Amino acid sequence: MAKNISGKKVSKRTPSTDVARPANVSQIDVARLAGVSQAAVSRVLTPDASVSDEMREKVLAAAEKLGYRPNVIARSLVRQSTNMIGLVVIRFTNPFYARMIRDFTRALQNRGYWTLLLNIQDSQEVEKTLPMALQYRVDGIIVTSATLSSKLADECARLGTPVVLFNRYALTGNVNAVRCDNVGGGRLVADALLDAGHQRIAYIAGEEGSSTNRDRERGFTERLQERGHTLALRESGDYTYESGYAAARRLLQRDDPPDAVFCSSDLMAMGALDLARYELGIRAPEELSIIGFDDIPMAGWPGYSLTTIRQPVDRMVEATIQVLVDAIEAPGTEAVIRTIPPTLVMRSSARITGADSHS
Amino acid sequence: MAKNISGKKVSKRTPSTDVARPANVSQIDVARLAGVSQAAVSRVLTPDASVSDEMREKVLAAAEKLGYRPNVIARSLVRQSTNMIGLVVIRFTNPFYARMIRDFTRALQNRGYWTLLLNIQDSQEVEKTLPMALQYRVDGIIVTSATLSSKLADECARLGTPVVLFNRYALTGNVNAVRCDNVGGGRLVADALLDAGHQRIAYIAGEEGSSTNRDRERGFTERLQERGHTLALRESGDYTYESGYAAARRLLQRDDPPDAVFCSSDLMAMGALDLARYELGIRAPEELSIIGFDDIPMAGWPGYSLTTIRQPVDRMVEATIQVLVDAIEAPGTEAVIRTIPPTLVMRSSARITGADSHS
DNA sequence: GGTACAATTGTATACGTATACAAAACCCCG
DNA sequence: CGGGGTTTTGTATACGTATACAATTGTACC
Repeated sequence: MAKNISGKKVSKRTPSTDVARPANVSQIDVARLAGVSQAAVSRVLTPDASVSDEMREKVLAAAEKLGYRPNVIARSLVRQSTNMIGLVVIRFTNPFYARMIRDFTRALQNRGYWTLLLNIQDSQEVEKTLPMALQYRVDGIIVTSATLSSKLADECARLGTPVVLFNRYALTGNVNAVRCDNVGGGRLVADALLDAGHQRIAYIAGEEGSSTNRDRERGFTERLQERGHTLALRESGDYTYESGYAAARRLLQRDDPPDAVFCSSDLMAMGALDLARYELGIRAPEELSIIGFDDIPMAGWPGYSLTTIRQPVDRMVEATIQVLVDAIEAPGTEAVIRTIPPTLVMRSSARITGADSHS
Repeated sequence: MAKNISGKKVSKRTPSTDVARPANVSQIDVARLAGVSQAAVSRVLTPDASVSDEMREKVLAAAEKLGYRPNVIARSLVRQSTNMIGLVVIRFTNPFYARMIRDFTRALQNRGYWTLLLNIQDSQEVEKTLPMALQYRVDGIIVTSATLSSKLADECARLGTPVVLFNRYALTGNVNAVRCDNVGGGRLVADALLDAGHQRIAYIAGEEGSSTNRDRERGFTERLQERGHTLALRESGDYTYESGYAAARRLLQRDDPPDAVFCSSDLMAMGALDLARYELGIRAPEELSIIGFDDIPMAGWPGYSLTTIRQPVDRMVEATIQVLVDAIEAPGTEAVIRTIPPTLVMRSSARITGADSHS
């Protein structure tokens, strides 16, 4: 096989006669042109390595001339780190998640990480999809709105790939999590509605079995009971506008309709609001109070002006990334569950008072 | 250095004494346990390779026992293909794009590709961000709502990485593109409004300089002129709800307000609609016709019931992936520009007739 | 049993980069 | 001008997998 001046083997795929397509330029090609070793080229491109100015110039000139671009895949193999983060996402088109994805990719890019986006239809699919991210040797994984089986958590731990659950948490299994205080959010709503004197209070559940829904409902009903009231009516949906619309119809067409409805998501609250006013002619907040959860951008639009519980997405995203990066940099530390408090945003879809007496 | 029974070098990083953390299990470890060569392990895991049943059993058993997971990064290096597609996205939180991202990731996953998501804030950033995707040696790139400089297009071509522009196109540079017929969409709106007898017609532009906006406006005004009319008023926004709201205020507070407004996106149309009804008390469609573009899910909600031009996202996504996959499988073929026709969706934000006489 | 051929397996190498180690070059100072 | 120390450079190897080629085994048939 041909050898170059430094005695290295010459790659077969770029014979020197082939001028037509200088396709995959590698460090070896750059090294040959500059008359130095491949290792030298690598060092020039490594931030903190020691190289003479002369060497740097020679190599950079050659690299420029050949249009060299480092191959991150090869670098990942030897560095044992891809600089990619797996982001497992469900319920994509909900504006709450859309914003979350935007914020995640942005914040990760700012820290030098790239996002491998994995789409799942329902939370069971995590079991099949997440292993794919592991095969790509991502440096960390963020899982939104789903939990891990202990088998999966074990495998991640074994590979040393840290995982942070976003908007879910598991008390077993030692998995990191960042979440909103959904119980507290539910309690805020209960207090606000009771303070304003509502009598027949209803709840529209999000996806049954999701921990977010369970926690919101629990905080809500617990607080109602603590104050001597009870949940009058309950319907359930799946977090979508359409499901809120349908659930509201079942609630409001009864002989004994509620005077307040707490919906487990903003989209469902908007559906409920639209059903009330456009289909039944019920005005909010005069005849009916409706409160949502999330505070998506549209909740602030004049057409809805939705009173809701704000999940501080930016803080949650920031916290998630912080936990993940910490776990990447200091492997083997104890799992962390960080809880971000939500706030009540008062607009005009619910008749509630300004004072928050019960904190 | 230690050798195993088959004479291969034994990896240093997993000394046989280290039972505590069987972290990175490689084919070499599996091979050793099964008493075969590493190549044999590779072949067992390669779909169409030739292996005896006995070998397959031995290897799979060993792999199972050790919890072996293939390293896709290493595979990518030798196969010269990562099975990743770079998706460059802008204006993330617009529901049109949110749905697009969901559909892309889903469709790509179904074909065995994974999505590397790159977030850009404005279209200039493509120049810096796309090269990152190239460094990860993605098998193809989808760029939404931005074009490539010829330098960048050349570099992609040189590396053999096919690119498809989504919702943009370039007549120069031989780059693939899939887009909606925005000119045709603008013409549809002009015809619908003129047929219904509107007299003072206005346009609210999206991001100036974006080709989508330019084409929609061009089709719209061209058709108005062909039929002896002219665009009475023009304002501009940036595709967001807020900008539509603000632009509509400038239009409708004039002494000579329009009787119809065509907005270059649904979000802007919703902003305009909300401003009209909630701030100025102008009813649509009775006093003012408003037409949007995109047909995002919310456009169909009873609160808006927006008459709009539908961009068939699913067909556009499908076409984009088809073009991309074709380009990956048959490199070096001519670039393709595929144009998908939009349709007029008649709801109740505009006073227009049912017949589409001018097709 | 031997030959021709097919199926299977092992050996060696490639993919492109980073880095431990050794060799070389350079520098400073007596 | 030589010796100790510091940079700089080259050599060799590793990361984990796929695959060309050669070697081996198995099969069928005369």
